[in-house]
Amino acid sequence: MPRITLPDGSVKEFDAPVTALAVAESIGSRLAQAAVGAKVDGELADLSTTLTKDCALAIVTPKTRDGEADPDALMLVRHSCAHVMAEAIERVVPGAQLVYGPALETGFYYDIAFPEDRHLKEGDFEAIEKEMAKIVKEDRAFTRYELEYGEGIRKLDGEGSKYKIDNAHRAHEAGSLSLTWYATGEPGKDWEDLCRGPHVPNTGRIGAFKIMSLASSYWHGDENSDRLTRVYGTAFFNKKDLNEHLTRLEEAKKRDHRVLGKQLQLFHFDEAVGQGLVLWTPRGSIIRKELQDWIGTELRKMGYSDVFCPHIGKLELYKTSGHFPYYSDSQFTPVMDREFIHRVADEGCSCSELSNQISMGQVEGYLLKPMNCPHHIKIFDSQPRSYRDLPVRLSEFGTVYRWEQSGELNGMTRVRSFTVDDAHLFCREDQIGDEVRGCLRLVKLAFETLGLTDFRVRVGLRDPDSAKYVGTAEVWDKAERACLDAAAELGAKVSEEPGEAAFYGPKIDFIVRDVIGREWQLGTVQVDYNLPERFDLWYTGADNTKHRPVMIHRAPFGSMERFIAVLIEHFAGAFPTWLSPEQVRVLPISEKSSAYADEVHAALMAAGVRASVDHSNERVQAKIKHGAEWKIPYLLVVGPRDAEGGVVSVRAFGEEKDLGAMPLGDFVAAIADEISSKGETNVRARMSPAGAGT
RNA sequence: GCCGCUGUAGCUCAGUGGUAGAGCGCACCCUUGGUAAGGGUGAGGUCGAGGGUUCAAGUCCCUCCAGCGGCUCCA
Repeated sequence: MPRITLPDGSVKEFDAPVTALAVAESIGSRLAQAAVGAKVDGELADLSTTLTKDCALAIVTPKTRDGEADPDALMLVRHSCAHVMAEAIERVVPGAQLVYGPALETGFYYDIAFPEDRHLKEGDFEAIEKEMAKIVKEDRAFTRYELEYGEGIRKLDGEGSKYKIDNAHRAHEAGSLSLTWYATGEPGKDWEDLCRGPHVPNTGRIGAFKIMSLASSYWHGDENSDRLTRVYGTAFFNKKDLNEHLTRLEEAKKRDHRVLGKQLQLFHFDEAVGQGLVLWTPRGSIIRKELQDWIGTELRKMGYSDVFCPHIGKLELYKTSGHFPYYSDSQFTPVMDREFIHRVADEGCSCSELSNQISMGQVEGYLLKPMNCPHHIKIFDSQPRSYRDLPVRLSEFGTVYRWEQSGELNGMTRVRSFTVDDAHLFCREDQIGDEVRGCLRLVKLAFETLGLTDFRVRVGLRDPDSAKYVGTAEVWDKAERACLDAAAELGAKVSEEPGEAAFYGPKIDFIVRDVIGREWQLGTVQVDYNLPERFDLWYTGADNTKHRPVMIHRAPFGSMERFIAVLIEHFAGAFPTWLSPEQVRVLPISEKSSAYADEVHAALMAAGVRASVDHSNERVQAKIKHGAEWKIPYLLVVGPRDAEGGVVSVRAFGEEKDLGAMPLGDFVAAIADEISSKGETNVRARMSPAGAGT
């Protein structure tokens, strides 16, 4: 006699076990018609689930009460569509073996092992989608049935798919006593798949779908295991939602920093230079330089000292730091010492022996620096330090080199040479809290100034059960506390991640999501007990004995390359005036106003504003369109009327209409303020009646 | 690194074995135009590189390079 509690708190009682669908029907026929699944005690389930005991039940429909798409319903339709796609693929490519096909936040995928002589191609999508459409049209019911584990395994053994058998084993290991199948239609007659479910009731509920892309994956994510083909798709309850989704993807693509970087001429990659090596073009360099100058100023206010270091250092240095040869796979090959090369040549050492020696660290020479810390450590260590000198804060926009795998390179977010807004703080243990807090203060200031709010903070703590960590438990406790407290002050989403600390200390990472939904780690703050030990760093304490300092590595933005990539997407290429490569463009209405345009231009340049004149032989309409394409913050239309009155007609980016005319001197003053205040004040405010003349 | 896809003018792309195309951009000419594309003319390509098949290759095959989507990795 199940008592069913509904989301509104009401309770329905039934005399006998009842399906979720029947409960929906008892509430209303329209609900039952719309229903695609159920949530039983918070667990997503089939609509056909029989409820035998008291439970909380929510009927899942495509839209929630507020008319928003229901994420649970989307999971159901996508998982179901994965089955439909799998069936279609098996029809199109006989011999394809299904491996694993889950729903995702934005769609679904199915990992499939294809016969060696028949790989799936994008050209197959059309045929597959056609088959899928047939299956959807047939409106077959997803029918669940269950077999006792041993019986289920016998069935799978008969079918001979090692992947399915593996899935069954895993389910068993996870504690499942039985195995479930879903037939798309009638068991034993129609297509079926070993599957936990749940699904929508019928294929007909899949209103719209699309196969998106192909990718590869490894079985169990193990690169030594079978290579599988991952087919990505997405599904919705109706065509409109699918189209909106596709439009969103298009919009996101327009914000993609790789697209905008090319279009706005911010950076360039050149085959002749090398993969993953960024060339900063003049426009992009302006953005980077503005950011660096600004951060640099803030750092000096916070008591940092600028240092400069070479891009290479002796291998021995990195052996001391532990970076070499341990991380040699992700470093550029060492720059060999001439003597060493000669000796190797004389000894007739083969390439493989040489590479062996490199990986063993038995080489002499120089390394392109994979990190800045060893150089900074040597600066710290260049003179004796007293406890009174601490903290010592050494900062540098230091360029580092890492041999990322070629498949990993990605625009400016993953490159082989990048510049870290790096600093290393050398402090006493009792100073860690203040120093970590200081690091985060800068991050907060920067993110707030730039309007970056969509980021999260991850605090990596030690795994209490592991002994791999350097330093005592009390010291760790204090450092972890300091990191957590400081992170909490940021006001962003903070997650504690035990076991994610580096072996040498706890860390704070800042993670930003890009327009395509990928997450990128930007900055990091890491407490380090290890390197001071390795380099035998010390300072003289108040007690006149040697003490070990603690190091803090911190790079609030991580790499300038990745940070600016995120900024490009964040601003969709329309940078705030202070960062914009071209802040103002003067648009003379005709050649007759050329001279006045030059005058305006000169006044702007004299005030340090980055400005240009569009002297092209176009009508002003076209000049405005081009100005908008370059996402220039202000366009000044100047014609005879303006020249006469000594004014400029102002157009701001993103505004459909112009803001009206203002005296040239006022505009220059207003934009200079906007730039120096980083947008706290702006030209528009000065043009409003309240702001006029002040 | 691995799998798949892609590579044609500065940019975006069309071109499935038979004399290389479009739009934008660029140059020049006309136009001197007041708020999101005025008109005309022209220049610009070893079709990513190398090899092969063929009477004939941008097009088919192989190798390499680069980009993209993933997987693995990310001190």
